[in-house]
Amino acid sequence: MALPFRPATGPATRKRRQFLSREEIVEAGAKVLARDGYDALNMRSVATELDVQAAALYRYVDSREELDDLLFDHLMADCVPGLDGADWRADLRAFAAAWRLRLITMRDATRIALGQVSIGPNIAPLMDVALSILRTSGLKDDELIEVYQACMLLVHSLASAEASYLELAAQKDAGGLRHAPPQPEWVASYPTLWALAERLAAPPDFDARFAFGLEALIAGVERRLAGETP
Amino acid sequence: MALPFRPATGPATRKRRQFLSREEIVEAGAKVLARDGYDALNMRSVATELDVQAAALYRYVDSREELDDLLFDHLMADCVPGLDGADWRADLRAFAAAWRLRLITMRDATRIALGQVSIGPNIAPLMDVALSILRTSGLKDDELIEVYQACMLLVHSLASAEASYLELAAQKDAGGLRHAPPQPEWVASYPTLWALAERLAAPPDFDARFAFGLEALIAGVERRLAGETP
DNA sequence: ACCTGAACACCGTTCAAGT
DNA sequence: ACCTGAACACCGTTCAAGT
Repeated sequence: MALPFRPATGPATRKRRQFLSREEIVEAGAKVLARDGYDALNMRSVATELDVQAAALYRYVDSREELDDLLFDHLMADCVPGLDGADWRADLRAFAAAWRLRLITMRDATRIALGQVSIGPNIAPLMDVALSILRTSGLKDDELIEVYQACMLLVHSLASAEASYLELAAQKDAGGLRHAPPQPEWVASYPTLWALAERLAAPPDFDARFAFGLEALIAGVERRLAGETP
Repeated sequence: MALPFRPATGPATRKRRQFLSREEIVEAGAKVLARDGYDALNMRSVATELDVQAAALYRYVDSREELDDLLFDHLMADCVPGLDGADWRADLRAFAAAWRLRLITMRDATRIALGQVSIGPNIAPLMDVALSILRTSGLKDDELIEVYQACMLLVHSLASAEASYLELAAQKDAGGLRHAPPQPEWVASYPTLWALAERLAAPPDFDARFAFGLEALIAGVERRLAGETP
Protein backbone atom coordinates (compact mmCIF):
# COMPACT_ATOMS: atom_id res chain seq x y z
CA MET A 1 0.00 0.00 0.00
CA ALA A 2 1.45 3.40 -1.03
CA LEU A 3 2.18 6.03 1.56
CA PRO A 4 -0.44 8.79 1.71
CA PHE A 5 0.50 12.24 0.41
CA ARG A 6 -0.20 14.11 3.59
CA PRO A 7 2.67 13.79 6.07
CA ALA A 8 2.30 11.72 9.21
CA THR A 9 2.08 14.84 11.31
CA GLY A 10 -1.31 15.88 9.92
CA PRO A 11 -3.83 13.18 10.69
CA ALA A 12 -7.52 13.43 9.81
CA THR A 13 -8.83 11.88 13.00
CA ARG A 14 -6.91 12.78 16.09
CA LYS A 15 -4.13 10.30 16.66
CA ARG A 16 -1.33 10.08 19.19
CA ARG A 17 1.55 12.21 17.99
CA GLN A 18 4.81 10.39 18.63
CA PHE A 19 5.33 10.62 22.37
CA LEU A 20 3.93 12.56 25.22
CA SER A 21 5.96 15.24 26.97
CA ARG A 22 5.82 17.27 30.13
CA GLU A 23 5.06 20.43 28.17
CA GLU A 24 2.23 18.80 26.26
CA ILE A 25 0.71 17.58 29.50
CA VAL A 26 0.94 20.98 31.13
CA GLU A 27 -0.64 22.65 28.12
CA ALA A 28 -3.46 20.13 28.10
CA GLY A 29 -3.97 20.87 31.78
CA ALA A 30 -4.16 24.59 31.05
CA LYS A 31 -6.72 23.89 28.34
CA VAL A 32 -8.93 21.86 30.65
CA LEU A 33 -8.62 24.48 33.36
CA ALA A 34 -9.57 27.33 31.06
CA ARG A 35 -12.49 25.45 29.53
CA ASP A 36 -13.95 23.52 32.47
CA GLY A 37 -12.45 24.98 35.63
CA TYR A 38 -10.49 23.56 38.52
CA ASP A 39 -13.19 21.20 39.71
CA ALA A 40 -13.02 19.39 36.38
CA LEU A 41 -9.24 19.20 36.37
CA ASN A 42 -7.91 15.76 37.19
CA MET A 43 -5.56 13.15 35.84
CA ARG A 44 -8.26 11.54 33.75
CA SER A 45 -9.54 14.76 32.18
CA VAL A 46 -6.03 15.85 31.25
CA ALA A 47 -5.33 12.41 29.81
CA THR A 48 -8.54 12.46 27.80
CA GLU A 49 -7.52 15.83 26.38
CA LEU A 50 -4.45 14.07 25.02
CA ASP A 51 -6.26 10.91 23.85
CA VAL A 52 -4.40 8.88 26.34
CA GLN A 53 -4.99 6.87 29.51
CA ALA A 54 -4.48 8.57 32.86
CA ALA A 55 -1.75 6.12 33.82
CA ALA A 56 0.35 7.30 30.88
CA LEU A 57 0.87 10.70 32.51
CA TYR A 58 2.87 9.20 35.33
CA ARG A 59 5.79 8.59 32.98
CA TYR A 60 6.29 12.37 32.84
CA VAL A 61 4.76 13.74 36.01
CA ASP A 62 5.36 12.43 39.52
CA SER A 63 1.97 13.26 40.94
CA ARG A 64 -1.10 15.40 40.70
CA GLU A 65 0.61 17.80 43.08
CA GLU A 66 3.52 18.26 40.72
CA LEU A 67 1.17 18.80 37.81
CA ASP A 68 -0.47 21.62 39.75
CA ASP A 69 2.90 23.20 40.45
CA LEU A 70 3.95 23.03 36.81
CA LEU A 71 0.59 24.30 35.69
CA PHE A 72 0.63 27.32 37.96
CA ASP A 73 4.10 28.25 36.82
CA HIS A 74 2.96 27.89 33.22
CA LEU A 75 0.00 30.21 33.76
CA MET A 76 2.23 32.94 35.13
CA ALA A 77 4.51 33.04 32.10
CA ASP A 78 5.51 36.45 30.74
CA CYS A 79 3.64 38.39 33.32
CA VAL A 80 6.18 41.10 34.10
CA PRO A 81 5.23 44.53 32.75
CA GLY A 82 7.65 47.15 31.44
CA LEU A 83 8.99 49.31 34.25
CA ASP A 84 10.81 52.59 33.98
CA GLY A 85 12.70 52.32 37.24
CA ALA A 86 12.29 55.99 38.12
CA ASP A 87 10.14 55.52 41.21
CA TRP A 88 9.95 52.27 43.14
CA ARG A 89 6.40 53.07 44.26
CA ALA A 90 5.13 53.40 40.70
CA ASP A 91 6.99 50.27 39.66
CA LEU A 92 5.63 48.30 42.57
CA ARG A 93 2.09 49.37 41.73
CA ALA A 94 2.55 48.42 38.09
CA PHE A 95 4.08 45.08 38.96
CA ALA A 96 1.41 44.20 41.50
CA ALA A 97 -1.39 45.26 39.17
CA ALA A 98 -0.03 43.12 36.33
CA TRP A 99 0.35 40.08 38.48
CA ARG A 100 -3.07 40.52 40.04
CA LEU A 101 -4.61 40.80 36.60
CA ARG A 102 -2.96 37.60 35.48
CA LEU A 103 -4.08 35.72 38.57
CA ILE A 104 -7.65 36.76 38.01
CA THR A 105 -7.68 36.34 34.24
CA MET A 106 -6.44 32.77 34.36
CA ARG A 107 -9.45 30.89 35.56
CA ASP A 108 -9.00 29.29 38.98
CA ALA A 109 -5.28 30.05 38.99
CA THR A 110 -5.40 30.91 42.67
CA ARG A 111 -7.07 27.62 43.48
CA ILE A 112 -4.18 25.70 41.99
CA ALA A 113 -1.58 27.36 44.16
CA LEU A 114 -3.09 27.85 47.58
CA GLY A 115 -0.43 29.92 49.25
CA GLN A 116 2.56 27.65 48.80
CA VAL A 117 4.04 28.68 45.47
CA SER A 118 7.06 26.67 44.42
CA ILE A 119 9.45 28.61 42.24
CA GLY A 120 9.47 27.46 38.65
CA PRO A 121 11.12 28.98 35.58
CA ASN A 122 8.23 31.39 35.06
CA ILE A 123 7.80 32.42 38.67
CA ALA A 124 11.50 33.18 39.04
CA PRO A 125 11.58 36.29 36.82
CA LEU A 126 8.50 37.51 38.62
CA MET A 127 10.23 37.20 41.96
CA ASP A 128 13.38 38.73 40.56
CA VAL A 129 11.60 41.83 39.35
CA ALA A 130 9.69 42.29 42.58
CA LEU A 131 12.87 42.02 44.62
CA SER A 132 14.69 44.40 42.28
CA ILE A 133 12.00 47.02 42.62
CA LEU A 134 12.07 46.88 46.39
CA ARG A 135 15.84 47.00 46.40
CA THR A 136 15.84 50.39 44.73
CA SER A 137 13.69 51.72 47.56
CA GLY A 138 16.70 51.63 49.83
CA LEU A 139 15.52 48.93 52.21
CA LYS A 140 18.10 46.71 53.81
CA ASP A 141 18.24 43.14 52.52
CA ASP A 142 16.50 41.53 55.44
CA GLU A 143 13.70 44.09 55.57
CA LEU A 144 13.37 43.83 51.84
CA ILE A 145 12.52 40.17 52.02
CA GLU A 146 9.86 40.70 54.64
CA VAL A 147 8.25 43.37 52.47
CA TYR A 148 8.54 41.17 49.43
CA GLN A 149 6.78 38.33 51.18
CA ALA A 150 4.11 40.69 52.41
CA CYS A 151 3.56 41.94 48.88
CA MET A 152 3.29 38.47 47.38
CA LEU A 153 0.88 37.48 50.10
CA LEU A 154 -1.19 40.59 49.52
CA VAL A 155 -1.51 40.08 45.79
CA HIS A 156 -2.10 36.37 45.97
CA SER A 157 -4.60 36.26 48.79
CA LEU A 158 -6.56 39.24 47.58
CA ALA A 159 -6.74 37.82 44.08
CA SER A 160 -7.82 34.53 45.58
CA ALA A 161 -10.62 36.23 47.48
CA GLU A 162 -11.69 38.11 44.39
CA ALA A 163 -11.64 35.04 42.17
CA SER A 164 -13.69 32.98 44.58
CA TYR A 165 -16.15 35.82 44.95
CA LEU A 166 -16.54 36.16 41.19
CA GLU A 167 -16.97 32.43 40.76
CA LEU A 168 -19.65 32.38 43.42
CA ALA A 169 -21.43 35.30 41.83
CA ALA A 170 -21.31 33.67 38.40
CA GLN A 171 -22.67 30.46 39.88
CA LYS A 172 -25.50 32.35 41.51
CA ASP A 173 -26.39 34.02 38.22
CA ALA A 174 -26.33 30.82 36.22
CA GLY A 175 -27.67 28.02 38.41
CA GLY A 176 -29.72 29.73 41.04
CA LEU A 177 -28.08 29.61 44.42
CA ARG A 178 -29.69 31.06 47.52
CA HIS A 179 -29.97 34.79 46.82
CA ALA A 180 -28.74 36.18 50.09
CA PRO A 181 -27.79 33.99 53.03
CA PRO A 182 -30.83 34.55 55.27
CA GLN A 183 -29.76 36.79 58.14
CA PRO A 184 -29.46 34.62 61.25
CA GLU A 185 -31.36 35.89 64.31
CA TRP A 186 -28.40 36.23 66.62
CA VAL A 187 -26.55 38.85 64.58
CA ALA A 188 -28.87 41.43 66.11
CA SER A 189 -27.10 40.92 69.44
CA TYR A 190 -23.84 42.25 67.98
CA PRO A 191 -24.40 45.98 67.64
CA THR A 192 -21.55 46.96 65.36
CA LEU A 193 -21.99 43.93 63.16
CA TRP A 194 -25.68 44.70 62.97
CA ALA A 195 -25.11 48.34 62.11
CA LEU A 196 -22.76 47.46 59.28
CA ALA A 197 -24.54 44.33 58.08
CA GLU A 198 -25.90 45.93 54.96
CA ARG A 199 -22.55 47.37 53.95
CA LEU A 200 -20.84 44.07 54.66
CA ALA A 201 -23.27 42.25 52.41
CA ALA A 202 -22.78 44.69 49.56
CA PRO A 203 -20.62 43.59 46.63
CA PRO A 204 -17.03 44.32 47.61
CA ASP A 205 -14.90 46.79 45.69
CA PHE A 206 -11.82 44.71 45.09
CA ASP A 207 -10.01 47.47 43.24
CA ALA A 208 -10.32 49.72 46.26
CA ARG A 209 -9.30 46.95 48.61
CA PHE A 210 -6.30 46.18 46.52
CA ALA A 211 -5.32 49.82 46.31
CA PHE A 212 -5.66 50.26 50.05
CA GLY A 213 -3.54 47.19 50.77
CA LEU A 214 -0.84 48.31 48.41
CA GLU A 215 -0.77 51.87 49.69
CA ALA A 216 -0.61 50.58 53.25
CA LEU A 217 2.33 48.42 52.25
CA ILE A 218 4.04 51.42 50.72
CA ALA A 219 3.29 53.51 53.79
CA GLY A 220 4.83 50.74 55.90
CA VAL A 221 7.96 50.75 53.78
CA GLU A 222 8.28 54.52 53.97
CA ARG A 223 8.03 54.36 57.73
CA ARG A 224 10.78 51.81 57.80
CA LEU A 225 12.91 54.00 55.55
CA ALA A 226 12.31 56.99 57.79
CA GLY A 227 13.43 54.90 60.74
CA GLU A 228 10.20 55.34 62.63
CA THR A 229 10.10 51.66 63.50
CA PRO A 230 8.16 51.27 66.72
CA MET B 1 -33.13 -11.33 83.60
CA ALA B 2 -32.63 -8.60 86.23
CA LEU B 3 -31.48 -5.17 85.21
CA PRO B 4 -27.78 -4.47 85.94
CA PHE B 5 -26.94 -2.07 88.76
CA ARG B 6 -25.02 0.40 86.69
CA PRO B 7 -27.27 2.82 84.86
CA ALA B 8 -27.68 2.63 81.08
CA THR B 9 -25.64 5.79 80.60
CA GLY B 10 -22.39 4.20 81.79
CA PRO B 11 -21.60 1.25 79.53
CA ALA B 12 -18.47 -0.85 79.82
CA THR B 13 -17.87 -1.13 76.08
CA ARG B 14 -18.63 2.02 74.12
CA LYS B 15 -22.18 2.07 72.98
CA ARG B 16 -24.27 4.61 71.04
CA ARG B 17 -25.63 7.21 73.43
CA GLN B 18 -29.23 8.00 72.58
CA PHE B 19 -29.06 10.00 69.38
CA LEU B 20 -26.48 11.84 67.41
CA SER B 21 -26.46 15.62 67.27
CA ARG B 22 -24.83 18.36 65.27
CA GLU B 23 -22.74 19.39 68.25
CA GLU B 24 -21.53 15.88 68.89
CA ILE B 25 -20.50 15.53 65.27
CA VAL B 26 -18.63 18.81 65.27
CA GLU B 27 -16.81 17.89 68.46
CA ALA B 28 -15.86 14.53 67.02
CA GLY B 29 -14.55 16.34 63.97
CA ALA B 30 -12.47 18.63 66.16
CA LYS B 31 -11.08 15.58 67.95
CA VAL B 32 -10.06 13.88 64.73
CA LEU B 33 -8.53 17.09 63.44
CA ALA B 34 -6.48 17.67 66.58
CA ARG B 35 -5.31 14.07 66.76
CA ASP B 36 -4.76 13.11 63.12
CA GLY B 37 -4.77 16.32 61.09
CA TYR B 38 -6.80 17.59 58.19
CA ASP B 39 -5.71 14.93 55.74
CA ALA B 40 -7.28 12.29 57.98
CA LEU B 41 -10.50 14.21 58.43
CA ASN B 42 -13.38 12.78 56.43
CA MET B 43 -16.91 11.59 56.86
CA ARG B 44 -15.83 8.08 57.69
CA SER B 45 -13.23 9.03 60.28
CA VAL B 46 -15.65 11.35 62.05
CA ALA B 47 -18.30 8.64 61.99
CA THR B 48 -15.87 6.07 63.38
CA GLU B 49 -15.05 8.46 66.19
CA LEU B 50 -18.74 8.28 67.11
CA ASP B 51 -19.13 4.52 66.57
CA VAL B 52 -21.46 5.10 63.72
CA GLN B 53 -21.65 4.67 59.97
CA ALA B 54 -20.71 7.60 57.75
CA ALA B 55 -24.16 7.73 56.23
CA ALA B 56 -25.66 8.48 59.65
CA LEU B 57 -24.00 11.90 59.70
CA TYR B 58 -26.10 13.11 56.80
CA ARG B 59 -29.16 13.26 59.05
CA TYR B 60 -27.52 16.21 60.84
CA VAL B 61 -25.12 17.71 58.35
CA ASP B 62 -25.84 18.57 54.75
CA SER B 63 -22.41 17.94 53.34
CA ARG B 64 -18.74 17.71 54.03
CA GLU B 65 -18.52 21.37 53.17
CA GLU B 66 -20.99 22.30 55.87
CA LEU B 67 -19.13 20.19 58.39
CA ASP B 68 -15.99 22.16 57.61
CA ASP B 69 -17.84 25.42 58.12
CA LEU B 70 -19.27 24.33 61.44
CA LEU B 71 -15.95 22.96 62.53
CA PHE B 72 -14.06 26.12 61.78
CA ASP B 73 -16.56 28.20 63.64
CA HIS B 74 -16.29 25.81 66.57
CA LEU B 75 -12.52 26.10 66.67
CA MET B 76 -12.70 29.88 66.87
CA ALA B 77 -14.94 29.92 69.94
CA ASP B 78 -14.09 32.38 72.73
CA CYS B 79 -11.13 33.86 70.98
CA VAL B 80 -11.66 37.54 71.74
CA PRO B 81 -9.22 38.95 74.30
CA GLY B 82 -9.98 41.61 76.89
CA LEU B 83 -9.52 45.08 75.44
CA ASP B 84 -9.27 48.34 77.32
CA GLY B 85 -10.56 50.56 74.52
CA ALA B 86 -8.09 53.36 75.22
CA ASP B 87 -6.16 53.13 71.95
CA TRP B 88 -7.52 51.50 68.84
CA ARG B 89 -4.00 50.60 67.68
CA ALA B 90 -3.24 48.66 70.83
CA ASP B 91 -6.62 46.98 70.72
CA LEU B 92 -6.18 46.01 67.10
CA ARG B 93 -2.78 44.52 67.82
CA ALA B 94 -4.15 42.54 70.76
CA PHE B 95 -7.13 41.32 68.78
CA ALA B 96 -5.05 40.31 65.78
CA ALA B 97 -2.47 38.57 67.94
CA ALA B 98 -5.13 36.56 69.77
CA TRP B 99 -6.80 35.44 66.59
CA ARG B 100 -3.54 34.58 64.94
CA LEU B 101 -2.54 32.49 67.94
CA ARG B 102 -5.80 30.61 67.82
CA LEU B 103 -5.50 29.94 64.13
CA ILE B 104 -2.04 28.50 64.57
CA THR B 105 -2.74 26.59 67.77
CA MET B 106 -5.70 24.74 66.32
CA ARG B 107 -4.06 22.24 64.05
CA ASP B 108 -4.87 22.75 60.38
CA ALA B 109 -7.55 25.33 61.18
CA THR B 110 -6.48 27.45 58.23
CA ARG B 111 -6.79 24.48 55.89
CA ILE B 112 -10.43 24.04 56.81
CA ALA B 113 -11.39 27.57 55.90
CA LEU B 114 -9.42 28.55 52.84
CA GLY B 115 -10.26 32.20 52.59
CA GLN B 116 -14.02 31.99 52.45
CA VAL B 117 -15.14 32.18 56.06
CA SER B 118 -18.87 31.89 56.56
CA ILE B 119 -20.10 33.67 59.65
CA GLY B 120 -21.21 31.33 62.38
CA PRO B 121 -22.16 32.03 65.99
CA ASN B 122 -18.53 31.99 67.09
CA ILE B 123 -17.13 34.03 64.24
CA ALA B 124 -19.73 36.75 64.70
CA PRO B 125 -18.41 38.13 68.00
CA LEU B 126 -14.96 38.10 66.49
CA MET B 127 -16.13 40.22 63.59
CA ASP B 128 -18.08 42.46 65.90
CA VAL B 129 -15.07 43.23 68.06
CA ALA B 130 -12.82 43.88 65.09
CA LEU B 131 -15.33 46.27 63.58
CA SER B 132 -15.86 47.99 66.94
CA ILE B 133 -12.15 48.58 67.38
CA LEU B 134 -11.79 50.11 63.94
CA ARG B 135 -14.84 52.26 64.48
CA THR B 136 -13.21 54.01 67.40
CA SER B 137 -10.34 55.00 65.13
CA GLY B 138 -12.59 57.53 63.46
CA LEU B 139 -12.75 55.93 60.03
CA LYS B 140 -15.89 56.39 57.99
CA ASP B 141 -18.11 53.34 57.68
CA ASP B 142 -17.16 52.44 54.14
CA GLU B 143 -13.44 52.84 54.73
CA LEU B 144 -13.79 50.90 57.93
CA ILE B 145 -15.05 47.86 56.13
CA GLU B 146 -12.21 47.91 53.65
CA VAL B 147 -9.72 48.06 56.49
CA TYR B 148 -11.56 45.34 58.35
CA GLN B 149 -11.42 43.05 55.33
CA ALA B 150 -7.75 43.82 54.86
CA CYS B 151 -7.09 42.96 58.49
CA MET B 152 -8.97 39.66 58.32
CA LEU B 153 -7.13 38.77 55.15
CA LEU B 154 -3.79 39.65 56.71
CA VAL B 155 -4.31 37.54 59.80
CA HIS B 156 -5.81 34.61 58.01
CA SER B 157 -3.43 34.34 55.10
CA LEU B 158 -0.33 34.94 57.18
CA ALA B 159 -1.44 32.33 59.70
CA SER B 160 -2.13 30.00 56.81
CA ALA B 161 1.37 30.50 55.45
CA GLU B 162 2.87 29.99 58.87
CA ALA B 163 0.87 26.86 59.58
CA SER B 164 1.76 25.25 56.28
CA TYR B 165 5.41 26.13 56.82
CA LEU B 166 5.42 24.59 60.28
CA GLU B 167 3.69 21.46 59.04
CA LEU B 168 6.24 21.08 56.27
CA ALA B 169 9.09 21.57 58.70
CA ALA B 170 7.65 19.00 61.10
CA GLN B 171 7.23 16.56 58.24
CA LYS B 172 10.83 17.09 57.22
CA ASP B 173 12.02 16.42 60.74
CA ALA B 174 9.98 13.27 61.21
CA GLY B 175 9.84 11.40 57.94
CA GLY B 176 12.78 12.64 55.96
CA LEU B 177 11.79 14.88 53.11
CA ARG B 178 14.33 16.38 50.73
CA HIS B 179 16.48 18.62 52.92
CA ALA B 180 16.68 21.69 50.74
CA PRO B 181 15.08 21.92 47.31
CA PRO B 182 18.19 21.57 45.12
CA GLN B 183 18.94 24.97 43.63
CA PRO B 184 17.91 24.88 39.96
CA GLU B 185 20.60 26.03 37.51
CA TRP B 186 18.64 28.86 35.95
CA VAL B 187 18.24 30.93 39.14
CA ALA B 188 21.77 32.17 38.53
CA SER B 189 20.48 34.17 35.57
CA TYR B 190 18.33 36.31 37.85
CA PRO B 191 20.76 38.56 39.66
CA THR B 192 18.63 39.86 42.49
CA LEU B 193 17.06 36.51 43.14
CA TRP B 194 20.49 34.97 43.15
CA ALA B 195 21.90 37.56 45.51
CA LEU B 196 19.10 37.03 48.00
CA ALA B 197 18.70 33.27 47.52
CA GLU B 198 20.29 32.37 50.81
CA ARG B 199 18.17 34.81 52.77
CA LEU B 200 15.04 33.65 50.97
CA ALA B 201 15.76 30.05 51.89
CA ALA B 202 16.30 30.91 55.54
CA PRO B 203 13.52 30.05 57.99
CA PRO B 204 11.10 32.96 57.88
CA ASP B 205 10.43 35.10 60.93
CA PHE B 206 6.66 35.00 61.02
CA ASP B 207 6.44 37.21 64.08
CA ALA B 208 8.30 39.95 62.26
CA ARG B 209 6.25 39.47 59.13
CA PHE B 210 3.07 39.67 61.09
CA ALA B 211 4.22 42.76 62.93
CA PHE B 212 5.22 44.46 59.71
CA GLY B 213 1.91 43.70 58.06
CA LEU B 214 -0.04 44.98 61.00
CA GLU B 215 2.01 48.14 61.36
CA ALA B 216 1.63 48.80 57.65
CA LEU B 217 -2.10 48.40 58.02
CA ILE B 218 -2.10 50.86 60.89
CA ALA B 219 0.05 53.25 58.89
CA GLY B 220 -2.43 52.99 56.06
CA VAL B 221 -5.31 53.80 58.38
CA GLU B 222 -3.49 56.79 59.82
CA ARG B 223 -2.87 58.12 56.36
CA ARG B 224 -6.53 57.80 55.59
CA LEU B 225 -7.41 59.58 58.80
CA ALA B 226 -4.99 62.37 57.98
CA GLY B 227 -6.67 62.75 54.60
CA GLU B 228 -3.51 62.05 52.64
CA THR B 229 -5.37 59.69 50.32
CA PRO B 230 -3.61 59.70 46.98
C1' DA C 1 -37.27 8.71 63.35
C1' DC C 2 -32.77 7.18 63.17
C1' DC C 3 -29.23 4.16 61.79
C1' DT C 4 -27.07 0.19 58.94
C1' DG C 5 -25.38 -2.07 54.83
C1' DA C 6 -24.53 -1.84 50.46
C1' DA C 7 -23.81 0.46 46.62
C1' DC C 8 -22.44 4.28 43.06
C1' DA C 9 -19.52 7.76 41.02
C1' DC C 10 -15.21 9.72 41.18
C1' DC C 11 -10.24 10.19 41.77
C1' DG C 12 -5.06 9.34 42.58
C1' DT C 13 -2.02 5.80 41.79
C1' DT C 14 0.16 1.15 40.69
C1' DC C 15 1.40 -2.61 37.84
C1' DA C 16 1.48 -6.42 34.80
C1' DA C 17 0.79 -7.01 30.02
C1' DG C 18 0.99 -5.53 25.39
C1' DT C 19 3.46 -3.11 21.25
C1' DA D 1 10.61 2.70 26.12
C1' DC D 2 6.03 3.96 26.21
C1' DC D 3 1.23 3.14 26.65
C1' DT D 4 -3.10 0.24 27.79
C1' DG D 5 -6.29 -2.22 30.77
C1' DA D 6 -7.46 -3.45 34.89
C1' DA D 7 -7.31 -3.00 39.39
C1' DC D 8 -6.86 -0.96 44.39
C1' DA D 9 -7.64 2.29 48.08
C1' DC D 10 -10.14 6.13 49.34
C1' DC D 11 -13.88 9.39 49.66
C1' DG D 12 -18.51 11.97 49.27
C1' DT D 13 -23.06 10.73 48.89
C1' DT D 14 -27.54 8.10 48.22
C1' DC D 15 -31.02 4.85 49.37
C1' DA D 16 -33.57 0.87 50.47
C1' DA D 17 -33.95 -1.99 54.41
C1' DG D 18 -33.93 -2.77 59.23
C1' DT D 19 -35.22 -1.45 64.31
